[in-house]
Amino acid sequence: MKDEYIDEVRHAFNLNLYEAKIWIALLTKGSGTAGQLSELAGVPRSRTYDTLESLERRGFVRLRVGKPAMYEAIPPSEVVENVKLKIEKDLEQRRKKIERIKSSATIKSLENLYKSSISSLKPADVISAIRGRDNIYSKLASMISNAKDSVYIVTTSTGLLKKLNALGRHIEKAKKKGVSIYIAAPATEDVKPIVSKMKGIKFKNLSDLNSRFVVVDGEHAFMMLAHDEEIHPDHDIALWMRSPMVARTMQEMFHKL
Amino acid sequence: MKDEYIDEVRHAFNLNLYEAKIWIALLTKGSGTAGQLSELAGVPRSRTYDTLESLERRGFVRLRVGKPAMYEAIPPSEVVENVKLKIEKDLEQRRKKIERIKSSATIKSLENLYKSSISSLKPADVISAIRGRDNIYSKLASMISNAKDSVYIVTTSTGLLKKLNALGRHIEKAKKKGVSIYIAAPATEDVKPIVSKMKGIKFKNLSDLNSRFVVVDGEHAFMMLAHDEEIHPDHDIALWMRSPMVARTMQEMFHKL
Amino acid sequence: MKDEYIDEVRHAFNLNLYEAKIWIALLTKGSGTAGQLSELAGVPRSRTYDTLESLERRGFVRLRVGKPAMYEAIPPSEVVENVKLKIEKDLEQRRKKIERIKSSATIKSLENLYKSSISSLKPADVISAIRGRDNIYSKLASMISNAKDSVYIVTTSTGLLKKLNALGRHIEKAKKKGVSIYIAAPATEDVKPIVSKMKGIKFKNLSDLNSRFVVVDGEHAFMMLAHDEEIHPDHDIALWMRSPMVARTMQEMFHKL
Amino acid sequence: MKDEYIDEVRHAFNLNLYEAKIWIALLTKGSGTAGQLSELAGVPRSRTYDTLESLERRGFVRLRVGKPAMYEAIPPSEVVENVKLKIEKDLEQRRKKIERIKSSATIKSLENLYKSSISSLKPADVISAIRGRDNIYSKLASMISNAKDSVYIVTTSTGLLKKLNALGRHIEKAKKKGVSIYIAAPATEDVKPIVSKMKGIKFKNLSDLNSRFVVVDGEHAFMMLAHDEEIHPDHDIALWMRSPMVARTMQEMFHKL
DNA sequence: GTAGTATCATCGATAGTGATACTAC
DNA sequence: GTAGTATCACTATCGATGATACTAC
Repeated sequence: MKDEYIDEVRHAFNLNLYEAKIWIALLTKGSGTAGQLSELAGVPRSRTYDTLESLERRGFVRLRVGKPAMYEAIPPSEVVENVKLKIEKDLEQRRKKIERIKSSATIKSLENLYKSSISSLKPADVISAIRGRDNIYSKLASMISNAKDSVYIVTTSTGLLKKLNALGRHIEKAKKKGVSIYIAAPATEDVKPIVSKMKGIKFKNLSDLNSRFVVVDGEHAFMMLAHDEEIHPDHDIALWMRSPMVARTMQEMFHKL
Repeated sequence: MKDEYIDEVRHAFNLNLYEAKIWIALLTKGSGTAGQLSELAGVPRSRTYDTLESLERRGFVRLRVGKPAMYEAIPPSEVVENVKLKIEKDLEQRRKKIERIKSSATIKSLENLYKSSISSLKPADVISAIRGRDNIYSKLASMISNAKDSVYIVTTSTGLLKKLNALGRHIEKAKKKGVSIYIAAPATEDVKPIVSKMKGIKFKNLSDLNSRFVVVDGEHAFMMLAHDEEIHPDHDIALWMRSPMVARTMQEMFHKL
Repeated sequence: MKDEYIDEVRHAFNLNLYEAKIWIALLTKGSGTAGQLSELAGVPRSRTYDTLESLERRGFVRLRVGKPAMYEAIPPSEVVENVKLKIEKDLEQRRKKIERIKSSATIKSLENLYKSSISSLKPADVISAIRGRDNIYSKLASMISNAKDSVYIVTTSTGLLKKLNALGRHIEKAKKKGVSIYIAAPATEDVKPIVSKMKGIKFKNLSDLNSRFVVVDGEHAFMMLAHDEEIHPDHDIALWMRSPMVARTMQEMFHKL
Repeated sequence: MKDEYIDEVRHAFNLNLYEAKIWIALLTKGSGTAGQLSELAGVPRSRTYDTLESLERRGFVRLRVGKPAMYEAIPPSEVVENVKLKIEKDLEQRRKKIERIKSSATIKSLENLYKSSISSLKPADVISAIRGRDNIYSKLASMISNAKDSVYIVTTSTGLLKKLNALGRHIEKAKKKGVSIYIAAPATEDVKPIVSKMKGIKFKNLSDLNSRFVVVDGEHAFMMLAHDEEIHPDHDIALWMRSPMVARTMQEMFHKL
């Protein structure tokens, strides 16, 4: 009981064992000296000081200076707000870092490396495997964003919802560039309202088929190999076929369906 | 390959040494087999397989289908976008987790702990032994003076005389503040005249009991341990218990006597 | 989701992170080589071997020798049985160790130390504090076991259930030696059937009092200071008063109640 | 105090050095203040307080009420009994925990994982690229020979001729085993006579489609990537996908064509 | 050569333990 | 002297990372 409780707190607030124990002790007691907390929490006396210092730095307790120093608990609700703020700050920093990296000499030189190398490759009929839902959607996003002529999407109803969610703005962008968008999926009750809102998209009701594939510009075909619902997203697997023949075949099949 | 360069890439994309080296190698070459990349990157060949596998899962490289397995680099700009997306997603999850915690049973119970703030734990804060008749009476005097609600005294006949003598004016003072005074003792001939003079005090005749204790406000209980007549005043010993449970119990027992 | 899942398994089966991840991976896959499991579990390749070895030693996986070595999962239900068996064995060993210690030279010499030291103490009117429910019950058990004449117990209804559970056989033993047992507690519905089964024990229905105390032989009084339900068992506190006067007083009060 | 002696006590009772030293000191002296014990035990005085506190909680010493605080030893025999009881209790708890786990959601889901045993994860196990017309036909031959339920072939007119030529006897063999054969191709003048000779094969006239693929048993899909006539036979490339989802989808599409 | 398997060594953080200097009365 | 407060140092284990030797085809 107690142990699981401590663990819950540890994980929720990202604390180590001593920190969690002492914070909980402080919450039950309201305030106390290092010695009292050591005893109540069952943390070695000699480690309460650095633990409390760390908790103070992280905004879980307040130090009331004096002899002896008294510590008081900051209410969990307040701590939660602090943690949230720190997360936001952290996010902002990481965003900025990424922006800096994007325009940094490092990335520029990496891009140059990449560009000078790919020019020596002939990209005909190359098939790559892409693993992981995130990587799949990211590749799809870049394919759709770079589409010049047409995008065909065949998917399941749940897949459609996910795809529209993850790729919606890329599809919109493509549409605005004049790219023709074709979507086929089972028109179940949950997708109907969304489908009706999609303007400028050719939608085809397609039951009995749980295929998931995307074709772009009659050049690239993208085919999911595993069942949407049955596989763990990290193990989802897709093929990216840079084969005009396959791509054109699949387009033609789309129209025949 | 300069070390600083590798370090910059590692830091920027959160890669380990092997991953960074192989990704850079792949960017310079566009695509290659594990063996080629091993040599170019200076990574032990036997570790390129799992390193490439890890890079694939993280969206830095793609596996070209065929034998031998070829890997192709994903352009840095695309990777940067992926990393950004993953950060956003990650943070969204942490935000949600915090929200969940905020309304979870854990935090609720922590809040409760915080509010109830249990008072004490150390025996020394709850019980004290007081030695010597003088010290005992001085402590009793201060307790009775500070009484707010009620004072219960159970004693022997000789004890009653002594107590009234030593504590009489404190009892009077308390009575004037509106504190209820209850006294129980054997109504021997020598105490009767004194008892009859006490006004506003509830007196109870109590034979057959060698008890001597005092309860104040249902909070503190004061219990004499040695028999009045058997012991030298300096060795008389009393117990002062700050336990509402014990104090209230003794009050209730008083009424049942 | 996944993380909490891993944690649950870790705690339930006392595994470290790598062990838990690999065991779960093996359970999802049925069997596999170290390399496959490393990939599936996300455990560093270089650590899968020692992790699997440890899991094998502990009876979580089976090794199918060969090149490469194949590992197969042992079904959780079977593992649970193994773990249970190991716990039993462990208990047996610890029991034996304690038995050995009990009759060892170490304990004998400690006992001698203790005996020669206490003889120099006069045990009159000594009060000790005892903290922790376990320690309290253990002291009560030894007091009741060593009772020669009488045992008085005043408690609450829940306290009665707990005490009878923890001290039942000591009370029985005392009763057989001819010790008179007196118990007072509120006769609530849940204690009635138990009370009616108690033979040779004088039971007194006592509502309105939530005292908890025990008196043995008119020599020792044992008094709980905190409210049964309100305090954490580890912080429960009791007084052991080796004071005949107090003990006799409380006995007398028992009869007057 | 001999070191071995201390070590024996430590090991037997699971105490740390300070705890063992102080307990032994207390056993030799019967009772004493922190300072006295510090000196006798050779433990830093400033640490005797928390050490005694810990010993108290663990049931090795008792606090004598008074000032200065006196501690008294609990006899080793009693401690041994306590330790034994605690072990029993501990093990009972572990047993209960295991029982809980056995019927918990965690173990149930682990059992499910174990039963469903997902098959594969590595792209190489799911997709292969096959290069060269000869290799392609040899693979197709073995697939058709091993077919148990159905074979679907979609191809061009020239492709049909080549395939029937190269795979004719394997198709016949499969047909005899009861495997259903479906073929779709443009019914050009040169294939008509051959088609009319095929008995027990469902033929579908299919113009306008440059596809070439084969599906076996709804389990494997085989897809030609380069156009028959445009490429040198040695550079012809096909994709072999062991994905029931893709295979079944292609079967369904066949029927819709 | 490809595609791994199988071990080992190092490093930072955590948790537990043992020691010491300093203070207030 | 009592009763602590406030730091420091050392250790084992865990989890992450970086190297290396060996094998099968």
